[in-house]
Amino acid sequence: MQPTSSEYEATRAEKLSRIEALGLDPWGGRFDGHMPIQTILGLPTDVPDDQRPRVKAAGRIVSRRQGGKVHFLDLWDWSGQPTKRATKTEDGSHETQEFLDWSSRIQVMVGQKQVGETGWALAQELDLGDLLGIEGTFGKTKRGEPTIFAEKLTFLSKSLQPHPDKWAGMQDMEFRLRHRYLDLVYNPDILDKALKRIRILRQIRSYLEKQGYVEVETPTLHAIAGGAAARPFETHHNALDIPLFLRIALELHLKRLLVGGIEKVYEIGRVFRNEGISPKHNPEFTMMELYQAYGNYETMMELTEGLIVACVDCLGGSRVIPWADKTIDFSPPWQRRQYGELFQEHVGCDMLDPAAVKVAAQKYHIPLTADAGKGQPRVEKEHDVLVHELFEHRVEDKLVGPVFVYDYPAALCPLTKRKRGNPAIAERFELYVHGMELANAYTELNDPVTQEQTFRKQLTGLSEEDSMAKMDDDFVRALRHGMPPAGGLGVGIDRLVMLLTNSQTIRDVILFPLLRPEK
RNA sequence: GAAGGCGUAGCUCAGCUGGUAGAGCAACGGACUUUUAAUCCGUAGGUCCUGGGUUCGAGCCCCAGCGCCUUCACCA
Repeated sequence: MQPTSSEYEATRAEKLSRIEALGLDPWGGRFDGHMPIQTILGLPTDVPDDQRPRVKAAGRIVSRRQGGKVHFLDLWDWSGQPTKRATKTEDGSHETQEFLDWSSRIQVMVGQKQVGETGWALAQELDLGDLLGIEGTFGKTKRGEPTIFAEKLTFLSKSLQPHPDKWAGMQDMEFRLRHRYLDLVYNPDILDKALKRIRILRQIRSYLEKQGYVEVETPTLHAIAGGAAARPFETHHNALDIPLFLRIALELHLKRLLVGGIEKVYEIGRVFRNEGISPKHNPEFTMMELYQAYGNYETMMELTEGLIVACVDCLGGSRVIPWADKTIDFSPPWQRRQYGELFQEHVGCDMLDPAAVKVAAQKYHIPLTADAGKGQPRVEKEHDVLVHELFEHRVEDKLVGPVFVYDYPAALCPLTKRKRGNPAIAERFELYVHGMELANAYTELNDPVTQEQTFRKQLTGLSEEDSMAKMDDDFVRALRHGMPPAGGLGVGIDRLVMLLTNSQTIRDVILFPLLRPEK
């Protein structure tokens, strides 16, 4: 897909040489002192024409209306500002909300007499998509449109490729993904979400810093890809001649840092999972993992709630935010529900009763056996595997949330401490919002002997890649030197940004999601 | 990995029962000094995703392939 219309390219190339012939640089240069378009739009316009403020702007030409001796251009830049807008609430009344409204357009009037001979000659060569600097005065036209009345044009860069339709824009998803730089200009939503994402990350860092957490960086290349149940990407180090894996989680290194005395530690980083691609999954995504010495999963619940509410607030809107055709109410406190209690409610039996769970699995058509691989006979699934499949099938999509679901079946959580007095239950919670898992937290296992056993235990009914049973001797050795009891938290940043920006696909919040290469 | 949908001009999309390839915007030439998707006159623009097949004749029907989207599976 390399659309090179020779006609379009030829005419634009001709214009480029005509711009050069005017003595101008078609690729521009330093252009100082221009104001954000948003700022210009905020200037007063109710002044006499001879007292209009002088302004200077730079941006992309996204629309054009030409007359004989006067042209109108729309100039685009990214200069959004928080703006207040009235929104209708459900009962019909109005309330004022602050929005981040990135990207601005302003009209520019280019008159033959005002811009001089060269300026007017340049104006004849302008195309949609070109970058242009404008100096002039700011006021309103007779029709009342805020407008820069140009006095000097500075050519800043030529677009040799035609840009999308100024009216219909870009619709084709593949075209948008493969031309994200255009998508950012012509679908303002994407720029808005990208900048909100950065704002959320900044908020997480400042919130955690205030709480005394330290941000660290740990290796991306792992000899053993542990800490989660996922298939890794494989690679190879030439000098050492060893296989390596891209990390699938941050966990095991951060816990080593707990042993090393960094009591409140977190990392925000890219992890890589060699799994399928879907509206909720990209092979590389951003994870925040955090550990706090001498805490437990309840500590993490309190932290999670405060942290995410701070993220909601940093976008400047209400705590009740839209999600598809629904809303999410992030006002604390959030619901806390026990896993077993929800299981009882929606599946209709005790999750600790193996016979009852089997009956329920049959009732909801969940197979009792699993494929053990090519040529192998099918094997009976572990009790806790069945329980969780039932939970996913019957409970997950009923969790509107935000709701903390806590106390998980122990076998599913090999890096988690068991509940005191109840070895079948692990001290873990997941935060659900509209059936989506937003955060995952544990009271971390710091007993090296139990850790080694759970590493070695392969859950029947799960394939090896799907299991967390990957022995990591170096990690166990670290635990043997004494890791403080701790609470740990993981947050999928992409999912969080999706929820806070009303994005139903992860590709709206990742600027360059993985695509199959063209041809 | 499975099923379904889509792929036509630079962009957004029509295209009837199989019978000469269409529109809007964009582009090119011309008119116009206050336009708002400017207007008016004129011109040009196509590997109908690719490759086979059926047919007198295929954008349309059949087969295979490629890419994207949706749902499902794995996963966060």
